[in-house]
Amino acid sequence: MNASPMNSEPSPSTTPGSPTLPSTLWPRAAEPPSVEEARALQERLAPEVRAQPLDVERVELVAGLDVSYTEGRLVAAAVVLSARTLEVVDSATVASEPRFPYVPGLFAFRELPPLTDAIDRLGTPPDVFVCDGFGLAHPRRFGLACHLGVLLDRPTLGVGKTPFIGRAEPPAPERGAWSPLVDDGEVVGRALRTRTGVKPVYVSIGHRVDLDSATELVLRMAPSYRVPEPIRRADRLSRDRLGV
DNA sequence: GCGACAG
DNA sequence: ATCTTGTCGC
Repeated sequence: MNASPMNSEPSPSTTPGSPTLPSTLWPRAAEPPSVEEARALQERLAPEVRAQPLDVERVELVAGLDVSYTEGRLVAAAVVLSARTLEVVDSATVASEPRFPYVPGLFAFRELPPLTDAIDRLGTPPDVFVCDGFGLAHPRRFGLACHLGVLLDRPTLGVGKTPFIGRAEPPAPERGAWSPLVDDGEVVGRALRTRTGVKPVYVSIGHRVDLDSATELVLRMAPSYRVPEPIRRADRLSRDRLGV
């Protein structure tokens, strides 16, 4: 499939006199933005996020995304699984080098370029993308999952393994239990127990899904391990291709 | 001002 | 993310 963006905003050239901002088409842009530009871009794109129900029953293909690193190199992986059987039906990897530092809150600017490259190499377009990280649960409500979703105009959601922002009460110990993740008085995600007695994962929407749909899908994709199968497969594949 | 801070 | 061994438990 093609990860080309669909943004129909006016180009920066239509606002002469304003400070130069990175194109909304990033990461298609040749150069990575500055930290200041990156934050400004997030604030500009955050209003594009749409929360809407996703008919999980009709989801057939789910993609998991992840990136592994070692000494100046990285490998991004996109793996497509059957939602019904959790079997891998397609996958793609891309080897590259980090071109943006790890900065909390700007994760997307580090991982989106290699991830969209990997997605471009997929031959099977999935119904939804599961990101390793957060979406709405972000200081500017525009984490990696939101950025990818708006870029592709496709359903996305984020699953984090450790809390980033917000506060959540510990969910009941049973698998399926959850508690709201609240930041600044706003529900931005959920702490979700995917395995009884095991620490929860943190789910937030990316784009074109709502929190109920995202929760249901994550539970369905994590029948036996804490981390959803699509992410586990992407993690394993990227690590293998890295040679670690 | 200080600490915390997705991967 | 990555650096790192064994160990307790299902």
